[in-house]
Amino acid sequence: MPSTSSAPSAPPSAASPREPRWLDEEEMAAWRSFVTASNLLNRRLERQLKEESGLSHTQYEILVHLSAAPAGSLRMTELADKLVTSKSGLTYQVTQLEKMGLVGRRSCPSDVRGVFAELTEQGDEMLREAAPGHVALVRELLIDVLTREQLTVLADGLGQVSARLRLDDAL
Amino acid sequence: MPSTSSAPSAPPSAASPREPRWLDEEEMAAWRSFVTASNLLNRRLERQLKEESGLSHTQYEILVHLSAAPAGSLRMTELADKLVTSKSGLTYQVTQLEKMGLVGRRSCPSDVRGVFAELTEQGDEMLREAAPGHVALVRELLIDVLTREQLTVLADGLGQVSARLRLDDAL
DNA sequence: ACACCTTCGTTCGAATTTGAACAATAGGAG
DNA sequence: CTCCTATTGTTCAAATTCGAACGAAGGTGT
Repeated sequence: MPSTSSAPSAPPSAASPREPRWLDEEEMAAWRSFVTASNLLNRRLERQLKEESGLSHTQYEILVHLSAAPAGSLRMTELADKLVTSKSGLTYQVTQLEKMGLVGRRSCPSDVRGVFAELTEQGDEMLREAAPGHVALVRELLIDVLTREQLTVLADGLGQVSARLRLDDAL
Repeated sequence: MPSTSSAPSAPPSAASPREPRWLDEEEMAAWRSFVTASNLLNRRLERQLKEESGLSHTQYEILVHLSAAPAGSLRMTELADKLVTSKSGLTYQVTQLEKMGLVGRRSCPSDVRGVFAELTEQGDEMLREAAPGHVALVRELLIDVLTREQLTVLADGLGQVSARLRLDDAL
């Protein structure tokens, strides 16, 4: 019964390409709680955003990233990178947000192929309206559950993990 | 430009229901790296599992949970809980796995409504085949990137977070 | 036995996501 | 300038996801 867990029947022989180093109890606990927390958290945030603002978490994040960007606008590809989604997925969502009037498309002056997604006035308003509830929930479910020390470690550790993943992806 | 981040124009007034406590730089970093790491990680694992075993991450997790369960079988609802998915989502995936011959359905003796999903011999084999590569990647991308201390804190912290989320959900 | 409320798993339609294929361009080497 | 390759954003079909609605049982209190 292999899983991501420790070896239930790990042979005493040395590590081979076929028999990797399994996860010990603590490593397993870390991985499991990471996956679980992530899923549960997403579920909750999704529900709340949909209820209170009619936005999906993905859509909310698009608004956030645009809002944080220089002219409230970003190239599609760049935005897709920040969101960690597929380009096609972003195309779809930006179209949705465009229909809602929260985001607009503008062509790039220096590159005919390029497209800027930009936050509209309405989009900015929507974000301001949705943010308080969202932040409060993130705080309640994650931030405030942890001590400052745990938070620091988490930020550092997962920061490294993200950085590493970004690098690999760049290949 | 509110996001999940610190208040860009937070009024000096005391906290009001309309103006929540925004996230300070570190809290924001923690939250962002959590989301990013989660997305990137999922993406990677998804790709690898699909390539090496033809399984989605969800399907793999189903096999894992079944394998870890007492008779290699679990009630649908219980399994859905562990996976943190919707019941309908699970129904769909179990059907897929059934078509692949990796999982079977068995009705529950003590409850006519109940359905057990159980790992088949083939499913067990598939899991044994897929696990090494999966574990190796989880190790490479997450576990081995962190120090033992970071891992401990992460396991503890996210464990608490998960527990809290489980409780709320139970309401 | 009877109503009443909960739980179980599935079905349904709608929304979303993804990768591959594409057309149009950019950018660099020669 | 001219090939050649990489990039950009979109389109497409297929797969997956979810919530709501269901039919069918369980369980409880009276």
